Formats: sequence, structure tokens, C-alpha cells
Amino acid sequence: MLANADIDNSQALTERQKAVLDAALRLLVEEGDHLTMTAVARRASCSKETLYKWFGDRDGLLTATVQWQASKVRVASVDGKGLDLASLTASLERFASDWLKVISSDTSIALNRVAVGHAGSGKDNLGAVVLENGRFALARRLKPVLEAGRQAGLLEFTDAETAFRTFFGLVARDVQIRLLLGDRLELTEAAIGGDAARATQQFLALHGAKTGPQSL
Amino acid sequence: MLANADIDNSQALTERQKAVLDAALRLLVEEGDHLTMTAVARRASCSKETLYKWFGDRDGLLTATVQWQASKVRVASVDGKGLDLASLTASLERFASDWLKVISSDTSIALNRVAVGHAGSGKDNLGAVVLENGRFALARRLKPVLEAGRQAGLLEFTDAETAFRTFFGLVARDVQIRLLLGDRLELTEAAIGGDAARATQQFLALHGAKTGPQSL
DNA sequence: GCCGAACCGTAACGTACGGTACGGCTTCTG
DNA sequence: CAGAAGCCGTACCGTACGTTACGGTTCGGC
Repeated sequence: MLANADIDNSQALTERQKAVLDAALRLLVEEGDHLTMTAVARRASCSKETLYKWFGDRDGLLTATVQWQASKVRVASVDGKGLDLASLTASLERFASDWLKVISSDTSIALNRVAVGHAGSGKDNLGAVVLENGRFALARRLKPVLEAGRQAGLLEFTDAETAFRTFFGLVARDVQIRLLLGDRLELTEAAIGGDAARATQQFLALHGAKTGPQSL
Repeated sequence: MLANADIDNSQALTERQKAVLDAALRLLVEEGDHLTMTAVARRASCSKETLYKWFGDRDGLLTATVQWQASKVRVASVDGKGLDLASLTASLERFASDWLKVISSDTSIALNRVAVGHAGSGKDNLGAVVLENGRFALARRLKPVLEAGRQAGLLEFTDAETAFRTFFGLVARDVQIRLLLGDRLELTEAAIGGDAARATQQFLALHGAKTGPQSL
């Protein structure tokens, strides 16, 4: 999985270019993969010539848009200093909550839809970009927390990757695929909080250390 | 969620029409949403005129293709007569294994991709069809098993839907979204079996009855 | 004030593809 | 065997859209 294209190139953009990409992003959310170069140009109040000069072609514009958004949305990194069960639980809930908010946002849904569509006829690697800045970025942030939890004797697992995937499954469940497939799935703030707490408790039930601070 | 369009209309198809839809399906797997009416006609050795007469337009052909495939692929229904822990475990593992096989198949990936793409610009309801014959069909088959397990005192949960979603999350984890986004994820028969067993054990750890047959 | 660069708006080009029309072939029916 | 119906292959039409080209405008540097 390509691991490049993270934050580095998001700084090689003019303010004007960022504004154009924001316009493209808004259009992407509204129209899906239907967006035309003409529409982007009109929305961004720029000429098509400029679009082609800056981004090469349609795929280039799409890729730049996805990377631009990806460089903005990041699941908050939680410091692994939480050594007690309370702070670990809070961290996990925070991760779960953030992730649910991300995958249920209009922007994420639109981006994932276009990336999934393009993954079929593999001209560009939008899917890889989304994956890299989504699920894999999340894993990179969460694993240190899991490891710290294990170091502190609060968690038990053999493989951090497997543990992460279990957590991921408990949090996301069927939410993302249902949203991508067009299911109306109202995720209120309260519902997300509840789901995050439930997923965290389930994860702790599976991987919480039986020995040590099992006082409860 | 529309609950119609299940098996009923898959029988209103000529053998020839089924063959045409199979050709379209194969093309869909190969080309994704790129398939053209001309390509389908050529592959199926039929005229475009026939395609339009039979299926109306491109969306009609796509919908018919998705429904045709959906009418074929069904997760095996397991009889809820298994009253002991062993058969319940076997049933759950069977469900998990079948589901993993389905979502990792080329056909499912292609179908979900096109459905996701179309869910964006909501002209048709491919997403609803896929969802109905996939995730919701699975729930309909699995819930009786869960209920039977609860009746037999083997499982504990308050809401079957929530319990199902937990099981779903433990089984699918990040597999489907990664595959849809183009991640190469080799799922061997052995890996699927292992994942199914792990997910089942995790589910039992969360929802297995503590009282009663907790002898192990 | 003049020049060139960057950019906007728009017109124009080429192509791909959805949809339609039509001629010819096979099969069925009376 | 004649006529009709269904279908194949293909040519054709209209449009949407990616891409290019160009005239006009703004703006920083000399």
C-alpha cells in the first residue's frame, strides 16, 4: 500500500488552488462522480484552462481534491500516556467517536464513493489514497495506544494489528457500507456517543486484562 | 428499505435473458461501471435493440443484472434447531465463513462498487437492492439462530438487531471497505475459516450466557 | 506607461456512448 | 410456401463532456 502522499504535498498549494479544490470538493459532495470540469470551473470561478494547467486532467483534479481533503481530516491523535483504565477507556471512546463521525460525514461518504468507483477501473489510486488517510491512518494512531495499554497491563493481545481490526469492526460494524450504499442512517451525536461507549466496552471485554486491575 | 424484488422476478426471465445477464455480469466484474451497451451486446451475442427491448435502458440492464446475481447468491440458511453450544458455534462459524466468502468474491466486489457509485447520484436503487439481498438478507437468516440460542439459554442479549450488528462487525471488520477501495487482500480458504472461528469465539465471549452451560 | 505572465470566460473540437433505425436471417404458424 | 415475429449485426444520430484554443482583463515589474 503506498504510504506516500500524506501531508507533504498539501503545502505545495496556493491559497487560490486550495479554494478551487474546496469548490471541487463541495461539488463532489453534491454531485458525486457526476461533476464536470465545466461545473468545477464555474463553481470555483476559474477557467478550465487553469484547471488543466494546475491539475493536468480530470483524474488529476480528482486526486488532488481527495488528497486535499485527506490532508485536512485526521482522526485526533491521543497521547498514549493514559496509564489507567479510565483514560484508556476515554481514549478508545474518543477514537471510536471520531471515526464514526468521519465515516458518517457527507464528505467522507462522497469521497469514498468516488474512490470505490475508481478502484474498479484502476486508472488512478484514489482508493489507496483514501485507505491510506482513513483506515490505515487510524491504525497508526490507535496502535500506540493499544500498545501502551498492554504495557500498562490493562490490555491483553498478541497482535496489535488483529486487536485493532477487532476494535475497528466493533466500532464501524455495518455503518460505512450501509451509508455508501445509500441507506439513510441517521447518526446523531448521542447515538455516536452510545456506539463509541458500547464498542469500547466490548473491546475491553475481549481484550481487557483479566489479571491486574480487574477490580470491577 | 424496500423489501420487494427478491426472488419473484428472477423467474420471469427467459433462459436467453439469463444468459445475457450472465454476460453482463461477467463484463461488470471485468470492466466495472465502464461497461457499455455495445460491449454487453457483443459479449452476449445479441443486438443492442434486444437489450433495449428487454431492459429498457442502461440502468434497467444494470438493475436486472444486480437482481439476477442477488437472486443467485444467498447466504445459506441454517436451521435454528441447534440447541447445544457446539451446533450453535458451528452455525455461527458457517454464517461468518459464508459471508466472508461472499464479500470477498470478485462478483460481490464488482456489484457493490457499481451500486455504491450509483447510490451517489440516486437515479436507481441499486444500493437498496444490494443492501436488501446482502446485509439485510443475512440479518434475516441469522436472527432466528440468535433467538434460538437465546431461547436455549446459550446466548444473552436484549436486542437481536444489535447483537447481529456486533456479530457482523466482528466478522467483516475492515475487509469489505478495503476490498472495495482496491486493497489487495488475499483471503484464502484457511484464513476465512480462521477468521470465522475467531469472530464466533469473540461473539460468544460477548454474548454467551454466563449462567447455564458455562461449564467450559 | 509598457510588457509579459497569469488567469477568466467562452467558444470550439473530437470522441465516446446511449439510444434508434433498418436490412437480413431464422423460426414458427397457418 | 407465404407472412409474421423475433432477433442479430451494424450503421446512424444526438448529446454530453473532456480537452484545447483564444480574446480580453488584471497585475506586478521596469
